Amino acid sequence: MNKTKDTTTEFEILNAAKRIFQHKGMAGARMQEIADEAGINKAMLHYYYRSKQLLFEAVFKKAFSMIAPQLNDILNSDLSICEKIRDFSNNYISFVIKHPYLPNFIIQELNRSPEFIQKLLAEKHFPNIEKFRKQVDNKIAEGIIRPIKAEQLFINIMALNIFPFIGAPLLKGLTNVDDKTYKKLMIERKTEVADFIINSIKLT
Amino acid sequence: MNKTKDTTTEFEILNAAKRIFQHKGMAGARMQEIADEAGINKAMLHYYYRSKQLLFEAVFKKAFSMIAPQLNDILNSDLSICEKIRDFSNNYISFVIKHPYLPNFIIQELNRSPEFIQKLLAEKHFPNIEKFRKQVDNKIAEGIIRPIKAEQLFINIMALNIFPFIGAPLLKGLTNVDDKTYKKLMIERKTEVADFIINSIKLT
DNA sequence: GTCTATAGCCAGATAGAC
DNA sequence: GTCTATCTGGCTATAGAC
Repeated sequence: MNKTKDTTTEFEILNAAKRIFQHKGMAGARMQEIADEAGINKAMLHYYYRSKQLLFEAVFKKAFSMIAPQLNDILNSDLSICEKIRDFSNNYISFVIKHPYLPNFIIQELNRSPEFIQKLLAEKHFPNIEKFRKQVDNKIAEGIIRPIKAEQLFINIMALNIFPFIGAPLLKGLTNVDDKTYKKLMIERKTEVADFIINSIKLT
Repeated sequence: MNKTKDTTTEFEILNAAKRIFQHKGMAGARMQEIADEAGINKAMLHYYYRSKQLLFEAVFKKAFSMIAPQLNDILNSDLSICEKIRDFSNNYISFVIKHPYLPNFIIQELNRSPEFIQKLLAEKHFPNIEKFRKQVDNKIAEGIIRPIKAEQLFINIMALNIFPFIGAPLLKGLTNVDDKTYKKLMIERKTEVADFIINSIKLT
């Protein structure tokens, strides 16, 4: 059946492209390599996606749409700050252990085209930091957490969760641990990161 | 004079290559673009550096040698833990504000060639984490800081200092601040990061 | 040491058979 | 929808004049 075959091929291409683009980036990837990875011919890539640029954008948007909802949790849910931090750290790290190249891919390509982030956030109706800021400021006023700018706290949460994956080669080298041990450290971080943050901000 | 002209041109090429490679990476950079940036002819790049690969390696090693000594401070100096954290955060962030593309460049290319880090650390006689680990474990035993694995603390210090620059486009978008405000946040972080870490680990 | 011109290759994209 | 063959342009690298 044609219909089934169509969607399967299109899907295979997108998956193969995801693997190659995430490893090598837009500039380093080769259409031939993606075709080989998908087990089909190079001409098919153009048949389904017209150009390398459009194929890349399809991959990037899919990757971003996998990460974006998790950020939403911390900016826009109704949980308390500490619960948010624990939930987000646990969920995000679990997710990225399964998709280790995703954060680096997104960060990297955003650095190449910084203007792209505006378009992405706009078309996803992405929540801004306002709700989170109010929540933080209230808790400070109530004496629950120590004074800290909401932006700085948010940056710290992102840094502690995301960087260990992006900086893995450097950190493995400097801490002198092998891949298996490093992965264990990442699993520990599902709770360690939240503890570290909450210890820092919580009063009493 | 030939001698003077030589070194000047070689230096100009390296600087131009630094700017282009840091923006576009190895795969994305073009020799023609580097030549234009240096205001000379493309053939000169090959005259001085033989190939794109060798020019790239010269740029990368120079970049790494600018960052490496700072890591040394935190792993191998004789200061107390808290002093190390304050000094490193202040010095590193001051440095990177002046060279904002450097961390992303290094992290990025290490992800493309993870085996490269071993060669770099070996030939620089780079200190490992042992001294830092002992220091942390001692302070925990003395009841000065709360229990935490030295590796996790080290990863956290790196993450909080480095990520805000690598993830700047994403973080600017999510926190909805303009470039000028974001730079102010980075300047605040020279002390904010150390406070955040020390609040988290210090007992009493 | 510096340039112009070009060799030689490789990648993205398309034409056209099946 | 899928393939082979090929066009076209752009890139690294070099040859050779000055």
